[in-house]
Amino acid sequence: MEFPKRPNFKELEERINDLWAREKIYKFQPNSKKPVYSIDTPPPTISGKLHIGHAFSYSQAEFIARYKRMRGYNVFYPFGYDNNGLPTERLTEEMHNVKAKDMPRSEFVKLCLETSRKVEQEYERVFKRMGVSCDWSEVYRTIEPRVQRISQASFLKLYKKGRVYRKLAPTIWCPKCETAIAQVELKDKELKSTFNYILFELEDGNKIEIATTRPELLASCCAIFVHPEDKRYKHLVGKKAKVPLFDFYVPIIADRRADPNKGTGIVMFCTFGDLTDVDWFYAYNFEPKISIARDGTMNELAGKYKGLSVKEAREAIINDLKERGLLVKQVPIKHTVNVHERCDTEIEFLLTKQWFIKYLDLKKEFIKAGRKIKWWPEHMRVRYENWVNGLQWDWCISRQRYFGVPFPVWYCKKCGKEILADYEQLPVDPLRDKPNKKCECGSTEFEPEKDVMDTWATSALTPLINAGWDKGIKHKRFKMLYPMSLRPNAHDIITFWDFNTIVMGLFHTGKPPFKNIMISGHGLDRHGRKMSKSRGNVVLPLDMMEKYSADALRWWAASVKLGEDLNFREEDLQAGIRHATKLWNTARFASMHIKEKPKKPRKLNIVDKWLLAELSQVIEKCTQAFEHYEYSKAKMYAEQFFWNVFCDYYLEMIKYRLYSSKEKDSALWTLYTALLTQLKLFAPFIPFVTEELYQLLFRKYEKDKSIHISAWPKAEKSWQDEKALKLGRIAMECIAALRKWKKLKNISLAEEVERVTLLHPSPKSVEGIKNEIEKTMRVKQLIVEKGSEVVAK
RNA sequence: GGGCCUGUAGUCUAGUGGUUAGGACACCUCGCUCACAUCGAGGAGGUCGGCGGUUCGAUUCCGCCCAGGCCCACCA
Repeated sequence: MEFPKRPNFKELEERINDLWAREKIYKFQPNSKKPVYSIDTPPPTISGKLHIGHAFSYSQAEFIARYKRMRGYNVFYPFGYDNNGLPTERLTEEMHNVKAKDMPRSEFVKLCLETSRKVEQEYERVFKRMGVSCDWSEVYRTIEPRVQRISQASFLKLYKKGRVYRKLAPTIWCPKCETAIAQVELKDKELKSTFNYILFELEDGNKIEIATTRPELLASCCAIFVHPEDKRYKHLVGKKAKVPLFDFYVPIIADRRADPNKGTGIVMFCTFGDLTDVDWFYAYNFEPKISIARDGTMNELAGKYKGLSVKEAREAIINDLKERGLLVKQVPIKHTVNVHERCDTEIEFLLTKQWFIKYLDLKKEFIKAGRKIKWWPEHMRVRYENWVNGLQWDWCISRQRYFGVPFPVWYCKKCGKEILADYEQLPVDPLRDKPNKKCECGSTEFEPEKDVMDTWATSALTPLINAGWDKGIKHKRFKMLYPMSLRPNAHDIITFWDFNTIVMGLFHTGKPPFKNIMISGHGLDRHGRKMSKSRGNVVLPLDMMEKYSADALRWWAASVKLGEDLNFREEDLQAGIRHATKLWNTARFASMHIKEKPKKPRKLNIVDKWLLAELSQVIEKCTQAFEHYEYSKAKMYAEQFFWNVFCDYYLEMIKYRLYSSKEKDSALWTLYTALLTQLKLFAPFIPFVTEELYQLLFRKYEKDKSIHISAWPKAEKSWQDEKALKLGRIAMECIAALRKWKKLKNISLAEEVERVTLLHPSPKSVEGIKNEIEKTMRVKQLIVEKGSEVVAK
């Protein structure tokens, strides 16, 4: 086959991608006898465009997949899309300029599905272009019927185990948009506000001073807190105080969450002013008093202030307090509040019924499960444990949204009882479907549950989804794939995705859902900031691959240690191009000499022995690195060997043998073997160019139809040769010294010199390799003597 | 405020209780030598964040501090 002088990366990457698809190189083999390596691919959120950060972390997991495949594993590497939930809703609203609450729900859901199908196709194009070696016939979507069935079945099972319950809980609510919102939709905003110092009367007539920014919530006051060690107020604990204007009594309680240094050190607890109030509500089981309605106006509980907006009520109440002499002072402050990121409205908390998964009693089990899993890098497990130890609430899994997995639940209109769907009915949409049976009370009238499940309640099931949990945990496929060998994801979702998945895995199988967790960092912009649309710093992987190549992008992604963030600078992509080009030229050089498969010679030249000894060390180091998910080290070892040993020295040293016939066989065989080995070491990182070179140069002599299913190199015992290693390294030193000397004397490297004396620490050992040094450096006679590094003519 | 991580030439980074701290980009000089000018050869550039401690010896181990990142908490 003709060997092109220059690579056309774009053309060859397209062609190689076709080859892989045609030959189904990455297809999982359910009937193979090879050991299985299963990967629980993170399903990217359908929220817009993929940026460099995605390319970065998906590449890193992908290196491992390719390595394991070459190690002889039957790699199960599915792909998924997380298109359930809020991000997809928002994208849909943006793209179609609609608002979910202004249109029929079914129509909105249809639009979301359409949107996500389109975006999925774009995503797939990008990942395929990157050479992500997933089995594209194993694709799931978190909104698809099969996954909905699994997610709902998970809910039913947990319900039957008593792990799921429903109770009143505060919900984040935007009074302007009149909708429940999720925590991710919040942003911080610094606002000016006023601390109002208000007098509360004790039963004995004494008065205490309380500072609050939200006097309009007086009607919602449930209790008053002081810090247990606050000497000023210890005597108050257990007493009662009268709420001004509304004249009802609330208890005074000691609690550590009351900060003695804030305001007066006495705080009123209302349902709900902020998140601390929510905390207290859970901790003390108070009867809530809600005085703000869904539209952000005051309700009946607020008495004469009913109908006023929160702001109007605040003013009115302050005025009334002033009139009665109950307002001591007002102090302006700046504080940060949570606002809805879309409309900048300060959020409120409403009390609604929510579904929870009960798991606080299992913290110890979660820690234990986390320790059964190998974390790479190891220290990432600490973050997991911190999270588990700090858990305070059960997991609220209901969301007042539209696009997501519905709860398989109805409520009896007559007696209010919860009716659950049968397994056979799943997936079910209670808004559309009816229960299979009557209520126990005989009624056939049902109210559907309108909420959808938290997206994490579904994505936490990906190992089960991938392993085919719906077919049963005794099924062959499930046993083959579960627990997953690897869960790869970035460090920001350890506490969400990894934690929740471990929870679900334990609930449903009693086992941790994976054996290894590989935590990658973030690909950031030049200045170390996350890429986002609003910042306008998004770099698209497709653009970069068009301009450079997929291999170049991957090479960049491999350049940082596992778990570390990496700033993206476009000029760094040159390194990948450079490396691929060098590899190309090396292969082209080899192709000029290799005309048939070289036979292993009976006796190897000392230089070839040295090269193989170096090579076997590199193989050993790369393999070790990969076994510890340290792809960046593997890349570095292979790269440094290739560039600084193989190209800079070895190739130069064997040239004269290749162009003559003296010991040519030994050089040819070593060249062939070393080059093929190095292509394999690089294959996980730059799969396209290594495949192209394999096809061009080696395919006709090797059995495997793709380098990516060929065997990972083995560090041959017979190659290890301490003596040759030492000799070769001295030779490198000698050559470097000669190069320096020629440069110093202004002699061209190509020019032959008569006689050089090289003073070297161990001249004897050089004898065996002298010939190579002479030819490489074009020296007629090389004399090596004991001494320092000086070179003379 | 808590936890974890990071801090090495202008930039990105490797690495180690012990000679001159390794590589890449950028920079300077020379060179189209038969794989490669998308290259090669050579060169300049570092108080290994700061301060203490352990040690014969610390960039490496320990403590404190400073700076940056991430997650969590706080934001009455």
